[in-house]
Amino acid sequence: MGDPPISNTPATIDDVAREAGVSTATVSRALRNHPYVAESTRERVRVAAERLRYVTNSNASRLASGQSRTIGLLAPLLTSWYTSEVVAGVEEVLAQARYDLLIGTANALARERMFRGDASFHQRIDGIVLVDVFCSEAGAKQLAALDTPSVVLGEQLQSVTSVSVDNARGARLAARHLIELGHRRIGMVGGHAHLDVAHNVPTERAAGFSAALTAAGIRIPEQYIEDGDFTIEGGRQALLTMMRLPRPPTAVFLMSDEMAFGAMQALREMGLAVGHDVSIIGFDDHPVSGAVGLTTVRQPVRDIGRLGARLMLDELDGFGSLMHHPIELTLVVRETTGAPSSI
Amino acid sequence: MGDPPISNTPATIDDVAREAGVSTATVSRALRNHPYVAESTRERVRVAAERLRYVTNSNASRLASGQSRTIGLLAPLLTSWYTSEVVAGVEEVLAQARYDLLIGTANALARERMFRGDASFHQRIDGIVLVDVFCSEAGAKQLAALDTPSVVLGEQLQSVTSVSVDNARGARLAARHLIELGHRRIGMVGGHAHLDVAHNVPTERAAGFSAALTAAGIRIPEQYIEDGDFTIEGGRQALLTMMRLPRPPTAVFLMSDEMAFGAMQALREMGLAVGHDVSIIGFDDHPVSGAVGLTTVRQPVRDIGRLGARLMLDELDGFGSLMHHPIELTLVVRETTGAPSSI
DNA sequence: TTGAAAGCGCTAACAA
DNA sequence: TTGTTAGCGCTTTCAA
Repeated sequence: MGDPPISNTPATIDDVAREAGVSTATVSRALRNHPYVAESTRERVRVAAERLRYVTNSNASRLASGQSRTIGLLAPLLTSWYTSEVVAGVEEVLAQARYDLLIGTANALARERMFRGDASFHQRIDGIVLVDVFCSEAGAKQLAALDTPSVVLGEQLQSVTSVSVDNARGARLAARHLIELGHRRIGMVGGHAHLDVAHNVPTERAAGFSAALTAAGIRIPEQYIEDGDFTIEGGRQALLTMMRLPRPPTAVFLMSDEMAFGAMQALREMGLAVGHDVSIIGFDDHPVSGAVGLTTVRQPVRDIGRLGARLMLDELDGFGSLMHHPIELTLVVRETTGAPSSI
Repeated sequence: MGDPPISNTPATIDDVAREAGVSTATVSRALRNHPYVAESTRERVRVAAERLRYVTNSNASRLASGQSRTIGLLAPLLTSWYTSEVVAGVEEVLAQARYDLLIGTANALARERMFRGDASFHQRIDGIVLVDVFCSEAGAKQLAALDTPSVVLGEQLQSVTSVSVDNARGARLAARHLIELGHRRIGMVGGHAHLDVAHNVPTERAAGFSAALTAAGIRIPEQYIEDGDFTIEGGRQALLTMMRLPRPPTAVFLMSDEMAFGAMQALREMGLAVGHDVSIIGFDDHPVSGAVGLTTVRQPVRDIGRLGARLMLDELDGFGSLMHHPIELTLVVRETTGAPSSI
């Protein structure tokens, strides 16, 4: 066998064809596991390719096949823990299927372009994954009309394949936990998720939370509702404001763990004991939440990304099911929630 | 002017050439800002391209030019906060320069392949960025011999462009802070960073830390040194073990903030007051560190990634400088460190 | 300053 | 089951 012939220029499909004594078409078919290739031939090609350390030039392959093998992903604020975790899940699955990911920030302009089917975006991709970009049924219909395979993560839709948690239910879980502990003066911190457009997530969570309180005969006053911008500092500011009220809440629900971290910081700064003086509950189950003892509503974020990617691959293969895929939420009780103190 | 002609197939360079009344070669040159194109022609081409919503097909472009416009990035454990932050910085700069990033995990096999100049990796990329992959001068020389532009992040090297913090100095900063507070029984938690190979980061930090203690006449006993695996849980276990000693340390240095979070959790579980009973100091300045009041050594992680990418672009443009680029570290004192209590 | 034309390395009809 | 051949859309000599 000996050493493979070392050459400074990488081997091409022609080199492999010559080495294996077949045509380039056969090499192409053999290496991509096409049917109608004799097993013996396939093996011979494999060996030749191995020997020459051949790898297909993806640019040539994509150009010839007309497939970009690239999925576009749009998300608001790529730097949040939640988003990067979803993206990691999507990428993990797509990479295994040898698809590339083209990531873009979903500001109003990008949104508009995408829904309009703007060439500069759509020409480069085989499919679109939307992460937490609120589209509503109307947007979903436009998306479907584009006839580019698409999957929406974070919202339940009819006209397009979607994956989401039941935000209202998650918020109810949080509300009931606080109610059962005996809280009556309960605050809530949401946000606009850095989007210049409406967003379903805070809306749905707010609705579910309020509904559960109402069912227990509790009204949530204006002053107990703040916008925390879905950031640590936003959560801090929200609590600083709320706790200065003459009659502050004894428990606060923050719609993300990151805001809850800020809330905990604010309480510490004010000399209040989290879980004793004031209860805090978050949403997500961030990796650090366990370490700081934060009670929260867990969503399997990376799994959401993985599932989204798998659904995209299905659509690409023509197995699109146009279904909604619900994801389970669970309450994780830790140390930041407790019975209301007698302050 | 009217509406641009809507067509179902995307415009190609030929369409633009026809529309502008020039050859495809001229379109290609005009759009890529080549010299030797009359300004008036360039403008005409631009308008035509705009009108037809033309975007270059990157696969065709890369195939024809032979440039993959892709940078390979190798890092151990892509999921840690540190790594993903560095990667985000690299990607940010590279994306602006219209380069793609091909990310791989740097296990022993991948390392080996890369250093050997394995075709399946090198053929696809124009350059290599190594993040926290310990190569040492010997590896750096192999890298340089590959004549693929390369940048190493996280280690100071001679034979290849590198960016790193002074780990020993950072650790000294941490040590001195604890010493100045009056601590004498000081622990240290490092780790192997999930690599099956040696790693310079924990080694350098350990050396710097010990040196500073020695200079102050303090010896660090065996039992005060633990491996925390650079994870939250690892940090927790390390402290659980250390604090069970008959004479536990009064302060502990953890080589990452994530380990420090675990340490804080362990102390809370044991009913000890962080910053009072036991002082904790980390390394990184994770986004959550501010919220939990963690004293730490800050490194501007994303900037490291950004700078690395810029240096790569320089090399690609032939402005490689083969220098080491030091990054500044700063001590951030918050609430988890204080004078030793009298337990 | 511009155009003609030959590929880049691969895939996909179509034939055999 | 395999080979022949015509492109995919662009860049880049070379000539003009």
